[in-house]
Amino acid sequence: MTRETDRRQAAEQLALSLVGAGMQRMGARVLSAFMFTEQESLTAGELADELGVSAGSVSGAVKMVAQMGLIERIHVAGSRREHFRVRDNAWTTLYSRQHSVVDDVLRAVEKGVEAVGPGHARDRLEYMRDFYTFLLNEAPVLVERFERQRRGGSRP
Amino acid sequence: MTRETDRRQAAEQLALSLVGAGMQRMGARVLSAFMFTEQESLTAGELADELGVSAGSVSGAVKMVAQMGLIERIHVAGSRREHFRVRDNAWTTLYSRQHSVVDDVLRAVEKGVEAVGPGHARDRLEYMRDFYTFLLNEAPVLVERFERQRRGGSRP
DNA sequence: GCGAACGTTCAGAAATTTCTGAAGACAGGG
DNA sequence: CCCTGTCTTCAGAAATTTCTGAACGTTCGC
Repeated sequence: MTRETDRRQAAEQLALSLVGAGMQRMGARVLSAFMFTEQESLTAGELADELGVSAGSVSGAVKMVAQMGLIERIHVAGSRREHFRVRDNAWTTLYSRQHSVVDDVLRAVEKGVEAVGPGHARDRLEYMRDFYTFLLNEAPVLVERFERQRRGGSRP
Repeated sequence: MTRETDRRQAAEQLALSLVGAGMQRMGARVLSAFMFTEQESLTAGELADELGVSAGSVSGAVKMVAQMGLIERIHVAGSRREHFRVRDNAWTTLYSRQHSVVDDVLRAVEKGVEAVGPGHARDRLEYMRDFYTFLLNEAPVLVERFERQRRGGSRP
């Protein structure tokens, strides 16, 4: 079944690129598996099979990805197992999360501006501060624009 | 000299937050040192002293940060040493770099869309693709808007 | 050209992250 | 209640990343 091989390969490729973007390895593989399954949801056991890793690894990775708000636990009648699926807004959520690290950087820079007297260092830090402030303000606007655009069709 | 201690501490804090944003440890420390020095530029030796690390570490970190386009080599008359300084556009450059990893993700997702037939997986992947495409288009616009705004004063 | 000052490279040590497997907790059916 | 299937936790193994120190280049003044 070469179709199936292709699918898995594409999933692994996506996982790799997410790792490149700063995600943990196993978290990325789990998230990617959720993206590529034809099922509505997956259990921890199914993930372990699909990825060929231990139950422990899956447990840790699922926990982390869930905490990031990228997947959610759902209840499936007649099944004792825990089912999970990607959330609709996973990608905008992920993007927003990256902006909480931007926020950390910004706070550090602001402390820096206070810690130095006038001079070269101050000038550099103020420039940096201005850019990061700008980013932090504009990012939510961007996400909202995407959502509105997608909701309302191509052009209202 | 408590002022000096404050400065170093603020520098280390900034480095830490940059690490949180995905930078290598030593690269972040080097970049932060450049931000916080009152001098116009620094040599590799000065960096090693300031950070208390080996010359080898500095060499590697400087090389990487320079390749990222965040610092530049400058020639100082009457000095045999290599001087470096942060580039003005370091932060917009760093932001743009992050969008080259977004580009990687997008390419992987597009391959994914091709690899699966119609169904749940396809739907999820298409949504993801649309968002990343949107991001990739809008990011440069954002940067340009920042630069124009900063250049031209608050409102021309 | 020689010597001194700097910078670079790289093999291996150290630290950190990641994964596993086994033991245990928990829920629900019988 | 106990048993079974499922998930979680965690100590330690494995893999990976990061740093160092010593050997080697390079450049410039003399």
